Amino acid sequence: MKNKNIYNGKDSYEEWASEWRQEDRYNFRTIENKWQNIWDEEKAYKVEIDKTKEKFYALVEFPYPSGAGLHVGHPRSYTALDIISRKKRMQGLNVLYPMGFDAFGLPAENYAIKTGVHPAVSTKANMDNFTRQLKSIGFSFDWDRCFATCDPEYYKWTQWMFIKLFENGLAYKDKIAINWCPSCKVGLANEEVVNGCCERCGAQVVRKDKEQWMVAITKYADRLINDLEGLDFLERVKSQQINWIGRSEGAELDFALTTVDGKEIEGKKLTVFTTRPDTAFGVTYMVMAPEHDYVAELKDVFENKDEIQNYVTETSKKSDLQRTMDDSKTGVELKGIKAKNPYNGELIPVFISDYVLTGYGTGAIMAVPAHDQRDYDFAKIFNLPIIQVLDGGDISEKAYEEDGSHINSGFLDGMNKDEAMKVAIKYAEDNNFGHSKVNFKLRDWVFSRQRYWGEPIPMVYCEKCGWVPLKEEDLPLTLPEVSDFLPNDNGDSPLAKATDWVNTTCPKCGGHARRETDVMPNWAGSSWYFLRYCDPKNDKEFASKESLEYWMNVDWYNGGMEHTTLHLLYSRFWHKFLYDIGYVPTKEPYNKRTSHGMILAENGEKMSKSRGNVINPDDIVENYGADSFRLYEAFIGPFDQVAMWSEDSLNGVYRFVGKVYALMKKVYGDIEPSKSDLRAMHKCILEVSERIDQMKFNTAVSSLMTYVNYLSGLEKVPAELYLTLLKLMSPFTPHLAEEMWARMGKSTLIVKESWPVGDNSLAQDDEVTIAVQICGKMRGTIEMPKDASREDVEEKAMSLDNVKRQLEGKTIKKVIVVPNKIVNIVA
RNA sequence: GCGCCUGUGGCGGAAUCGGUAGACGCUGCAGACUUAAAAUCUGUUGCCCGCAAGGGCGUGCCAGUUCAAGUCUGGCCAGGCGCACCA
Repeated sequence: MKNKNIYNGKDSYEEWASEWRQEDRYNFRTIENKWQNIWDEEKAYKVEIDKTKEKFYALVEFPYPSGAGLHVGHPRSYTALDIISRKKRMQGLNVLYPMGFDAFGLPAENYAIKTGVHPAVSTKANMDNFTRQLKSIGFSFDWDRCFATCDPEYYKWTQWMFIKLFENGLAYKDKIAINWCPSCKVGLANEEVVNGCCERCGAQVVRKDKEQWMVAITKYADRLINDLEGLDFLERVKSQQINWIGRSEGAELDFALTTVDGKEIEGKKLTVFTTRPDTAFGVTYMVMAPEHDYVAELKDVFENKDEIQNYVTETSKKSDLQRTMDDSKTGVELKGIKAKNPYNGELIPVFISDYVLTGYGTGAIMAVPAHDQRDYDFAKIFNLPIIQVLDGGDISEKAYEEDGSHINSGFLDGMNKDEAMKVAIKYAEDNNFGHSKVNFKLRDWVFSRQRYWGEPIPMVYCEKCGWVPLKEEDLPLTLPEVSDFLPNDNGDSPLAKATDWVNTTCPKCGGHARRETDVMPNWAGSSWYFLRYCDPKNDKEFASKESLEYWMNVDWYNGGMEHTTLHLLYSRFWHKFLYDIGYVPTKEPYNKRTSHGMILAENGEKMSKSRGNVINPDDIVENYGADSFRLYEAFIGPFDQVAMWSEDSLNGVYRFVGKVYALMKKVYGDIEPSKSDLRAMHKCILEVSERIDQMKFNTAVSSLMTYVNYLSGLEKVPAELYLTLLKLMSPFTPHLAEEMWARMGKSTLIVKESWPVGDNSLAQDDEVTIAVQICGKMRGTIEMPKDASREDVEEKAMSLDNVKRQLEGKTIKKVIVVPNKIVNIVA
């Protein structure tokens, strides 16, 4: 292929070469631009299903197209998988490396409120800017597959999937106390609340009772934990997800509520969840959350009604944050009732206290103060008895939370934990007051947002039929045009004002109905975008079976740790649901998950607009070039750890790029590489290949530098060595590699060339330096042929002057020789 | 409190299985080129003693295992991240 483009518009290589032979500076601006255009025209990274080739699906988290544009943090992840994708491509794999936009979200809407610019308009402009920036860095995305979650052709399927969730009983409307951000005027999922504050704006979250769409992710809790096994995820990702889902095994037990004289109150049993039913003989009181239903239902029985009511009112005023920050124990006894311990028949007092949470377990606990520190603290304040039921430890100062054999526990006495657990649960089952039970910290997913710029929820409410989903042929339900984006304090979405849109007919009975006016959370669109990349233009289904079967799973997914308990968990759940109803071929979406560290400013602070220390990738590309930028992102430090931006270090790799460029002047096609040349080359091939696969990009780059240092030391560089260098560098610095490849007279694109294969035997040194130690202390080194005999090594070591001196007057006890590494003389 | 991670020169960081600690880069210093500066190139750069040969000390701290420990074991200290009254 003699492509005129490659010769910069000139007809022949010679004509073109005469031009650049005079250049002495690497003109990255024109060169990078040129190759980006050529890749674009040639659609060098376009990919189609090809069953004759092994596929590789590399994925990075698609960005939210913010007005601020790309941040230097984004390219860290994109460059990493771009390097991997480019190498895999050169190794002959069919690589899908797509990019798109997670385009719904609050900032666009807040911007609209401030300026009146419609979110669709500002989002479009931002996406154009992002696209320009991403292209300027030379990522090998298949741009033909690009889409945005706010495209109606895309969110049609998000809505379709929501209806599937509804039809399968996994989406339901419920009135619950939600986390309400008074500043964003929007309800938040648990995952979006950080330290009691809104993840996005930092305002303190308050409780608000609201009718919300909920998605029953908790039904998948067990599978979300169990199926992590066997996935190649970072350990900390796995453990964070497991931790968040918070599985605990135990039992649910019923304690009959009675009047003070022990008469059971009809139909009122206090059910508690406990992980330690075996400690039931140590229960000395019960606690309910102040929000527990019984507090209202039994209020006529209480003798201290007012006191109770006061406490309930006080706690409801407190924010969740205040409630968790303050761990001093408060509470009120419910006078007039008692609970009966089903294990020993004893009557014990019942309290309400805010240290018991309404959202976890049954909202009530049995308190075992001897063996739980929180119960212990409470018991001390309220002067309640503390009965030790596990042997060992001293409970005079604090609770004993270790294990021990059971004491004071009737028929459980003498048993260990496992045994006693079994017996206690069996006893509960036999006597019909309890059973074993698994509980999770994970809550169902709050799926409504009282906002405008999101996917409309495709549901209508009909007086007669209740909540009814739209018919598939009526999708997408597009967002209506509105001019007023302000939500109100009641928590109504701006959509509620579009009355023409809201009022509609019921798809089932044809009667009058009202549309849901809340929209979906921004996590909805990102829950399945990786499926759409497989077949992004399909208007019959979200992706064809064929494409899903070929491309799925994602082989390698890189993204931020901050999404571990949000997007990553949601999308795994969403995928499992689609699998269950037969629409995707695999149980899990991602085979491998890695995570990049953050990039901090030069002084170690976070980059932020308010600090004014944000580095704009545009400036870096402009001043140093895309290749230097990419190479620096790779070289900045261990990929999974935080890294500090440093202009000096960036300048270092910039110098290196110039060095590679300048090296070409020493390249000659007519000389044979020496043995040591080949050794340096094969060493570099092996190291770079391995280090890319392990995401050790910083040391991969240092291998390249070492190799270039070697080549720079040569009088004349054999062409083979330089061409190999270009191939090895092309994943990191594709423009430079492409340019020099062409200047070497090659008429192919280097990105389509094959990856070099390293030969281990050629990479071996035939002479090795062996360290000589005396009693473990370094005393010198000797040069020996590789695999020299033990005797030869020993003899040569002994002949060193310094060794002789050190050994004077000492007797040698032992000599340890590690082949090709070390000899240690013990005297 | 629970879970996870990190700790190495002036700085970012290297170091398969325990086997020459400091690769590679930055900075600093000295020199070359230049009228000069920038750029570029060469040398040098862990600390201490020494003219040198060489010696001593050194991977957060304390112990241990070993011929040999940045690496393994036990116990601390410091910093970071996540969860957090989860029964």
